[in-house]
Amino acid sequence: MAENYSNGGGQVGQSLRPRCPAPFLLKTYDLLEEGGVADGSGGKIVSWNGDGSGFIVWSPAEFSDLTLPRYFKHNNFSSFIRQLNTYGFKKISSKRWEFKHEKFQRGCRDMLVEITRKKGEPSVFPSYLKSSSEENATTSNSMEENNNNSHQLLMEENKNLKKERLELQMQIAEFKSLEMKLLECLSQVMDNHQNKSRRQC
Amino acid sequence: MAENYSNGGGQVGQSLRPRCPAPFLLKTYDLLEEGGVADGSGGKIVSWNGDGSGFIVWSPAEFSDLTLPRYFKHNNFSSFIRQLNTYGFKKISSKRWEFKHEKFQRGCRDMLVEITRKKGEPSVFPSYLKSSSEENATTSNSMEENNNNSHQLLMEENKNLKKERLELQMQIAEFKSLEMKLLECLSQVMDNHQNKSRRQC
DNA sequence: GGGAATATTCCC
DNA sequence: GGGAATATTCCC
Repeated sequence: MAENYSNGGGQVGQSLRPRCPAPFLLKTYDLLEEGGVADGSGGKIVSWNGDGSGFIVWSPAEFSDLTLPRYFKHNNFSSFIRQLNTYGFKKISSKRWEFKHEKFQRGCRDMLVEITRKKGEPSVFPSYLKSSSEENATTSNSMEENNNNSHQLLMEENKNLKKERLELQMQIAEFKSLEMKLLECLSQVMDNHQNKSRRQC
Repeated sequence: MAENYSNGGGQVGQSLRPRCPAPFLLKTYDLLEEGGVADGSGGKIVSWNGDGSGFIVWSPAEFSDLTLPRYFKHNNFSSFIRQLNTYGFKKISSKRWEFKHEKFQRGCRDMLVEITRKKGEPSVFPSYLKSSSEENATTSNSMEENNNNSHQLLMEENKNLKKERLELQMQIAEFKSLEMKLLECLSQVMDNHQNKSRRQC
């Protein structure tokens, strides 16, 4: 299963431009590039449209059953559509499943990074309460910066230690279960052995 | 694949008591009831604890690989833990993966409906503006003091983590040597066994 | 442990 | 098509 579509990480919750397109976009792009993939009888399941400005799902049923689960954690056509809508794609034909997004074009995988989710602003709070977050640390003096820096490092180390701890704990759990199995195995072999010896007498 | 854990529907977004427990809770309950399910060699992977007031994941590795994907759309132990935390479960042993929730008890599937997600109130302030420790508004007027304090705490935590790591590593070393001994013992017993059998012929 | 982003589901 | 809940991931 293709699960190498992580977002690269590093800037969760920031409003900076991400280095990587959303996994959903990459997967959708790639499943189109995978291209020729055909159903059992040679017909295309999904493909770019003529000029590569959009794509067409020729067979939603096969697309759901065969294509979706290879890229996503589901096989529901509606969930796929929901994602398309979330990212601002438009259905451009009432006759067939054809979708477009200005920044989603054949040959332009690099442009995907321009596509963003339509975020349903929590809307409870007026936007002026949201700080823009960039450009607010511009004038810290050196000591603060220093503090901040070592603080940063400590947090980093801390985080890594916790990750390591989890891994070690899991290793230990495995050892415990392995030990149990070995002991059982041993006792079985010995039982077996004893039985045979007894039969010999 | 068991996908019959829909929430019954009808009241999305309402704050009324739902008729059905969250799918996550039902699945977790059911995978425990499925009960006896064992790994390849008869050891339990996961089970209720002694009095049914909580449950224990005996083998995180097998639990992730074998159990999780049969109930969820993933095989990550951490995602499972994340959900437990979301629903307010507590890890009640530092020595093993044992979790409890007041309303999650053996034989009380009906009580699951009482368990709700902790909803992260859509707080007005971005999280990075929140200071990490509780009760820091007391009187630490100077921000420096505050900095110092959290720095202190971080260092303390760091130290403890390293100590813990050492202990875990030592435990692992012991397990390794134990494993070796067991394997040797096993092979000896089997050799011995085989010799006798041969002499018999 | 938990905040927050993305993914999936469910419903209007 | 989209709002909103739950699920999964990623990060602190």
